[in-house]
Amino acid sequence: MRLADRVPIANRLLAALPRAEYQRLLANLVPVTLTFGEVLYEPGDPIKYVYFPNDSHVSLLTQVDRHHALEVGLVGYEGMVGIGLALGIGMSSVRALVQGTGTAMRMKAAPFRKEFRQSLSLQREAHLYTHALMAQVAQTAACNRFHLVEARLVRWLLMTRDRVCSDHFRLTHEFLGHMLGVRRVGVTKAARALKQRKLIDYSRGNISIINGRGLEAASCSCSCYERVKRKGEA
Amino acid sequence: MRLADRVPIANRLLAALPRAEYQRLLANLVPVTLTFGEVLYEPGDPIKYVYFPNDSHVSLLTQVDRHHALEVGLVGYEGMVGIGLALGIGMSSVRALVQGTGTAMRMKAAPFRKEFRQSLSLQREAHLYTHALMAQVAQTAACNRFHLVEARLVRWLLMTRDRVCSDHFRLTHEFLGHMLGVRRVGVTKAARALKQRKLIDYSRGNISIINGRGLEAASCSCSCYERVKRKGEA
DNA sequence: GATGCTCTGTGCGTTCGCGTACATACGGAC
DNA sequence: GTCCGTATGTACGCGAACGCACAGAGCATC
Repeated sequence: MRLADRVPIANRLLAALPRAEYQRLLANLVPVTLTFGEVLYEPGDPIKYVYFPNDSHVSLLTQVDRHHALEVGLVGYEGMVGIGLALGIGMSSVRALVQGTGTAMRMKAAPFRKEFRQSLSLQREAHLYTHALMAQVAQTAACNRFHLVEARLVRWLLMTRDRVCSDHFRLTHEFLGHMLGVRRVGVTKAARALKQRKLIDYSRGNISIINGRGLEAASCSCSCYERVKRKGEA
Repeated sequence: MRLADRVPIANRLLAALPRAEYQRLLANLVPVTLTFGEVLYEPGDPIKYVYFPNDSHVSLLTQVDRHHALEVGLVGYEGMVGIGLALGIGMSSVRALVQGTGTAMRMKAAPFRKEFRQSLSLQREAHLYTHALMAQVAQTAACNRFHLVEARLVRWLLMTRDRVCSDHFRLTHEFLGHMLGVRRVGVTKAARALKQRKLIDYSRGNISIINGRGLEAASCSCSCYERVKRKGEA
């Protein structure tokens, strides 16, 4: 399958809504550009906006101490950022960091709450996604515990590919290290091994997936990647 | 006098409901005894019942492969098991394993769904708890990544203490190893160090917390324990 | 083409936890 | 008491990842 065939033009969670409700929501949705490195929330911040990514994607990070953070979830066009609001919580418990520059639909917290109360479809979609996200976080936890850096790196690359819908994206080893909770050197070592096996290529922050099938095979043996993906699609 | 009236209902989630709604729920709640080792759901199982633990508590485990599983959450009197139903999902994504023998209030899925639709309070409480659980899972993920076995063991002991409301409980090193995702020997080593520091004592599966304050100090430096605890109480 | 910055490669010694194997100690059943 | 199963203690070699330090390589700017 060619990449072009599965490029989404809009957020799937929104797209799943009935036409009428979607139209009503649209009145409050503002398209915005999320740029790499932007922090949407810090832990403890009030959730002022919810975001429905289109071709952008956002990392959810748990801060451990001053030096260590860890990605626990990745949100793209299949979900929303600010899920707490759908659970009646006005505060974020994680850091939300824009990972891939792109567009998203943004909505203020107050109108979202109002629409959410009225729209059963929106409730349903948001709750389904909450469940999928929870499964993702749980799987990530186990994956981080048991799998080698290389396998986790592969999983991360595959998840990112799914969200940017491209085999090419920009990411330095340093940055990947922060996401995976390992040293930059650890990423370099793992990445170089993958490069030598001709699964990926990279240079100065430009990463290309050469052999996607090969990568999937090199991902966690428990197929952490597969599991989370299926959950998201279910 | 019905059986339900004789069992002390200590579950906080139920206790937080308005009296009228609580009474209505009670008609469908059945007190049951959960015994150590009992599996309430396997991943993929339909959720036939939801459980509101009183003095029992239940581990949520992610299975990685045939040999490895990892606890990602712990549910006691502060929450409920089967949170998926509150999100409109009829299937569990984790294994729910009874960790501490005790009582719980059980309800069939169908009436729960019905009550859930009607009771805004129940919705609210369940969603608040969902959020707290999610924060717990995320914190656990980070904790498992960065902290030494000893610190994680301490956290686990403290969390268990909070749920059984006692400084004594039964747990073998073998079992703790499965929860923490480490070898039994790793637990023995960590436990012995704690014993020598007179923070805990144990023998053949009987664990006692001697110095709770000292333990809290020995827990994860990021105070994973503290954070999750506060979230649950908020 | 020289300078400077960022990104990537490599090489230490160290620590943690793994897998395995075997030794001891406790406690109930007979 | 003796036996036996389970729980706990100890040892050894190994590999992964750590922290640290520095060397090269690509790219932009002047």
